Amino acid sequence: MKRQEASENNRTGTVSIRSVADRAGVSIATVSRVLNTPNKVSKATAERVRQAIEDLEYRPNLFAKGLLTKRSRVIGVSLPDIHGEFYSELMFALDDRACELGYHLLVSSNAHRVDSRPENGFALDLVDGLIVMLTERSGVDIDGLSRLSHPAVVIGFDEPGLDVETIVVDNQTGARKAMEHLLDKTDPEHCYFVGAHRGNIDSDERLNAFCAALRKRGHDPRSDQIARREFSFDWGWEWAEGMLDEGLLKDVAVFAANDEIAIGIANAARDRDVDIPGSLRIVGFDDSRLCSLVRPKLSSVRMPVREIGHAAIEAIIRRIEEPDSAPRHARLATTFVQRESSGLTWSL
Amino acid sequence: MKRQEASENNRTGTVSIRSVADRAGVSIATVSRVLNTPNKVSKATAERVRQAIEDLEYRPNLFAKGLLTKRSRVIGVSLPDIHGEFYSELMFALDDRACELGYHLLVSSNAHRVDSRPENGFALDLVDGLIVMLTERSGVDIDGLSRLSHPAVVIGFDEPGLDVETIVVDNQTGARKAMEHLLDKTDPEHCYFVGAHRGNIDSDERLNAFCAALRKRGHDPRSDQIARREFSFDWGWEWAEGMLDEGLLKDVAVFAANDEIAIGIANAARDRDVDIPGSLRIVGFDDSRLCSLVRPKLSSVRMPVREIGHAAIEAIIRRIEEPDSAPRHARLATTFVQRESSGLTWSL
DNA sequence: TTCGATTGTGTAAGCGTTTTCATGTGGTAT
DNA sequence: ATACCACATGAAAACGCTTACACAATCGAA
Repeated sequence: MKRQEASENNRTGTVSIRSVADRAGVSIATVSRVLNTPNKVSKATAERVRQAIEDLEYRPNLFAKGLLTKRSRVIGVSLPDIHGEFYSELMFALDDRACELGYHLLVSSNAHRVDSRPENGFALDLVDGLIVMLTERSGVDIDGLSRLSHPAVVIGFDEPGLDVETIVVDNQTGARKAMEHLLDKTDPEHCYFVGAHRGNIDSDERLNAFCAALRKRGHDPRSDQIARREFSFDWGWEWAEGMLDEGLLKDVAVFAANDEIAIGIANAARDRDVDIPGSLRIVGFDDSRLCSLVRPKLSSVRMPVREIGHAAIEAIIRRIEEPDSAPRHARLATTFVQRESSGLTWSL
Repeated sequence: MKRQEASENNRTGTVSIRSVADRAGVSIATVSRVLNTPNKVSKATAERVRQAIEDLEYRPNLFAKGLLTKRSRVIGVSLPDIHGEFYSELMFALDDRACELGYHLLVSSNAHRVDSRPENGFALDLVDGLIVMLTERSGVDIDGLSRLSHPAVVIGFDEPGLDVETIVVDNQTGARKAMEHLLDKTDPEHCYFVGAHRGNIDSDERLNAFCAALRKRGHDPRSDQIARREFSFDWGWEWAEGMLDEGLLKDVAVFAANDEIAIGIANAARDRDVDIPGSLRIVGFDDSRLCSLVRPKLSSVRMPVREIGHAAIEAIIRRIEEPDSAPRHARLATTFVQRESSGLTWSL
């Protein structure tokens, strides 16, 4: 017996694949094929089915679909508690590429929810894969990640024998350029590094680059040339105040681990009439939009945020679609962007 | 016949509710009850089942669950292409509250994907509800929204007979305070508004507040007192340059529609040695972190971003859980934050 | 004791898809 | 004609879960 009305299809009143099948006078298998493998259906029926779909405003139930295919075209994204520009730029980049490729983003800023315990409720089982961004070396639980039931890619952390796809930034490249630039005008003895706490991956790497540059000039950095606390304007300000009080901020260069710290330092210095870049030369890190908003414009090292986002999406989709391919490890370069705060050189 | 091994449960090798049932020696119904309605199960069996769940690291298949319950505990979030601080703060607030309440966020920054056409693929059918943020009056398609098959809440746009929950900001409150403050020291004739293009909801409302304040002082704003283009540093800069060229930026007050514009203006002015706040007084809007980073610190009007985020989540969850409750319409106040760029008053 | 109520558990019917397999229908080479 | 193949379609079996219903067993209260 043929069904008469779409409304009789089921008790829930939903328009399902049944409704479409009935209206088009075909079996549900055919409807499914029109949607998924159109070339296996004759032109004529396909057209009839499409019409029915349109008439009924039918939309496949993704739960049912997922139940069978185990795919949702949703990617989980777990970000650390990072702030501001970086966060939004990264999100845009991720979203951008994900949309292009027909995927969607399930976002959580609470990194601690990424482990695989049942309580975490990351809706983990709805996503096809996971992008995890890490900034701290501690509590990384990489093991947990690779034991994860889903494909994963890690941003910001890499290690030799890691079984997940990784995408890291090469802090080295840009930092070295920046240091060379600073050392052009400043004695290694009068260079300072102001960064975040030990354990922060990026800050540590930038510090390493700083030290390496000084050593290359034959100067082993003194401990007072290195200050670490956090990625904040206030910390930069405070550090600079301390230095100013001791009269140490004269003919000096500072390599800050991010733009905010750098701006904090610059502001403190300017309030005390230190000439930038005349007497104090500063380079920040991230190349956020802030750099062009402040005066003097801040020299900085550019993070390839867009590229990171795009690469991450492409990587996770590759893992999803070819789970057996070998995990790759990408390393994206950073580049020095010279502006006013560090003085001009023609050597670049 | 009793099944012997979890691995024999199904061909896919997944640990399913069957596996748990078998291991605990109960029916799958009981397992389901332990998970969903524990009080309907005896202490003893419940414990046995829980043990089995733990042993097998069982995690319910959310697709199957969703197929039945039509719930995913996922909220869709659609944001316009807004930038920077605001975006990330809002996201944090949303995520924050959503997590607390056991929900997750499916995010898309591409507002245009929010309509209800099948092609949009917002994974619309996976979400329990939708939060949509609007900034432009045009292309709002509120009808589309209320026809949507899901509960929805709109941020940033409100209209008398709207059938969706809405959350808007009262640009008026803070803007009026700001204008009163500026008019304290500046003649209405010498006040300027620099905003975004006509059609941007917030910019327009802020402009209205500006005009209202001038009129209250008996001055009908001249058209040259109003400039509109976009929410950017560059636009502020450009406007200020123009004014400076004509020697018009003397003993003047500017109400900018956001902080970036304000900073653009301030920078241009400072480069030409205009004294702020002596000769030029500026107030921005948003109260982003930028305000404290620039010199002089920027007075601004605070947007209650956190509150918006929290309210939106609470609203959408209310709609999801009680679809028949009447949609509410929240209006959150803005507040004036006085800093250096507008001069000090004791009247506040 | 007997009879409802109450409580704990199992059976089985879906939920809306995809996909395998079988079936039928022409067409082309023998 | 016969055999073979490609193609289009339908029937039906999952997928892993929730939940209405039925059935026992237990427990007081009459």
